Amino acid sequence: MLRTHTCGELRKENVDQQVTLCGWVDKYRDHAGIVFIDLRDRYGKTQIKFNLEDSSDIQQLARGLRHEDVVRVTGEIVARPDDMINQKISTGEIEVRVSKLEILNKSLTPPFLLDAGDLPNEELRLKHRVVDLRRAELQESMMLRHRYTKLIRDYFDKHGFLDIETPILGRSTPEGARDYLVPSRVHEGSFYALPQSPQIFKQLLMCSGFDRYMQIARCFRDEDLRADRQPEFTQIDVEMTFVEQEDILNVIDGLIAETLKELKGIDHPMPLPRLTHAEAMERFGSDKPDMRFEMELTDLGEIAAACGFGVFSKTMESGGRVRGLVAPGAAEKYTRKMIDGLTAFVGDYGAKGLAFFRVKEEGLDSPIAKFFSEEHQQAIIEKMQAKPGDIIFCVADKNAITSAALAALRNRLGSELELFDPKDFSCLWIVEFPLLQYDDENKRWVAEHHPFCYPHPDDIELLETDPGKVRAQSYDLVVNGYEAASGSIRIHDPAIQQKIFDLLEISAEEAEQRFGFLLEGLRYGAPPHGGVALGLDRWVMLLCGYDNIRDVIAFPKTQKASDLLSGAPSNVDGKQLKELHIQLDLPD
RNA sequence: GGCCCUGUAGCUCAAUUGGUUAGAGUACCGGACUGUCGAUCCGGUGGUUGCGGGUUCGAGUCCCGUCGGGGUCGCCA
Repeated sequence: MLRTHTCGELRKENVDQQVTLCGWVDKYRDHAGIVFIDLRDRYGKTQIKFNLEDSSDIQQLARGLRHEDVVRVTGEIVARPDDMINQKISTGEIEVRVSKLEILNKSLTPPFLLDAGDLPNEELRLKHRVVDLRRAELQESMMLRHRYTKLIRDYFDKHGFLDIETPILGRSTPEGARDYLVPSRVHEGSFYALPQSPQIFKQLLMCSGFDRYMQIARCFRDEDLRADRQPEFTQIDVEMTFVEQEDILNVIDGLIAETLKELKGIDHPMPLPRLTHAEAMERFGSDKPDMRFEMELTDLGEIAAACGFGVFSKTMESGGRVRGLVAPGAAEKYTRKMIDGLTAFVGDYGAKGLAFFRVKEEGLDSPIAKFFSEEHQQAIIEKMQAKPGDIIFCVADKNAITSAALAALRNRLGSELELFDPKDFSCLWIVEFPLLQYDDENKRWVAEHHPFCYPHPDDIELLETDPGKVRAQSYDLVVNGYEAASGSIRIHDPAIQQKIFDLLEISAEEAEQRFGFLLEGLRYGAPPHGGVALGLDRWVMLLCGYDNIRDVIAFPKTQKASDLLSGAPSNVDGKQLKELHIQLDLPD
């Protein structure tokens, strides 16, 4: 080793020891006669000092050190004078009096300083990710990510799960997300697809009798990015045999309890609460409600149908809904201009307008209050349980739009009105998702989750009569408004699987062609099984308290899916394309 | 594909209604300084205002296009 200690471990007890440290120059403070350097590595910072009287040559060399130079120093640990102790760092009681200095690598002037107040813009940080990753925040993200994956592996190992790898080069299954394709050189004109998830393979592993499987699996989806979505991301993939939904939820509850306890010191109430999909949609307008605050949606249909406000009554006549929520204490805070901003905001979710009422002692104050009689105003206040000083917001539209708009509004108001502590964790399961959803555009049923979900046993008959009402044995884990895990009990009966394919209008031949290897697996003694997958990146993001997953991924991609560090994706040599029999056909 | 925000010195930002030579802090370079820890003090270098057009006597500022970054809707079985 080039060093005897790290920059984070020396204490008062080490005084008088001779040590050798290696690290990066974090700060330098040159007083001519004495030079202080904060030496940094992953473990911390240690102040080293160069006295003129100790050695003028070494001191001279030290005066030339700059940010991010890599050095190796040898010297004696000395206690700092009492009034010179630095409380901010763990090694603040000591310093190293350097007798030997070796510059291992002189750095160019770095593109930005690591802790200079405001962060540089993200483009620059991504381009110089090597430097950016030295920042304490990102070092901590990576360390927490490591501790989390370690905890996960230990937890599942303890519970009898086997970590088994599945292929990265797989077969394209053109349902679902867009695939990333990899051309085959050997099979001219054929392509592999990178896995969107190991879904089918883990089911096959259950058919093979491995009983309990887990994998920390990289997944790829060629879809547009978001703050919490990267084109390649990591799932904690889990599958179990001879289980019911309850068993899977219990195993994951245990993991969540251990995670929050170990990594955040939080004792989350267990078992995690559960809400049906239908109830979540009705009370929160969302299948991933943030439960750190209340502010539930209220149905105002009855009053809306009877009132004199045309927008409301006509919406009711045409089969729509009028729903609202109460923003507590918002009447003072929100000016008319800000409310106009909220109106535009819900417009993004399809809402044609946003009705609002300021609640006063004597009734409702609003541009549209005149359309509501005294009794109707009181009825609204009572139904919404609003208090003077609140604002009532309402959306009148098709059910789905009232949900989407009010759910988004709820999240925004919750955050703006500071209705929750951002450090809180609130986890719950959403269960009984609909199995199918009708695609108006293509006039057909599509799987809500994926085509392998087992229908709810009580709803099997509805498959024939009313497919839209069929509930799935599926479940999502929601954490602070993020979908943090998702899973289901799978179909292990080829006949039911075929019935689902029929509903999805996937013909037997087509099913055989696309998913034949799964169906084949199901034919040779498939056990009942089910599983779940947790979004690792999102979990780490939440555990770190960040709102974007790029900060917990060492080398993330931009919104246009490029890697600013390496320059991927890039053009390739014509020879490579020729070997793969690929010709480019670019627009213009 | 749509909508919104954004791009000025290495970095973070400023620049009045469109008005003279585009400023400040920090970094960097030079100088002073033996107890700093965001060291301090003095001086200096540093700019094709992302790029390309246009309007104007005059554009960082207004208009059009384009590229990059971010947020979001659609999309993500």
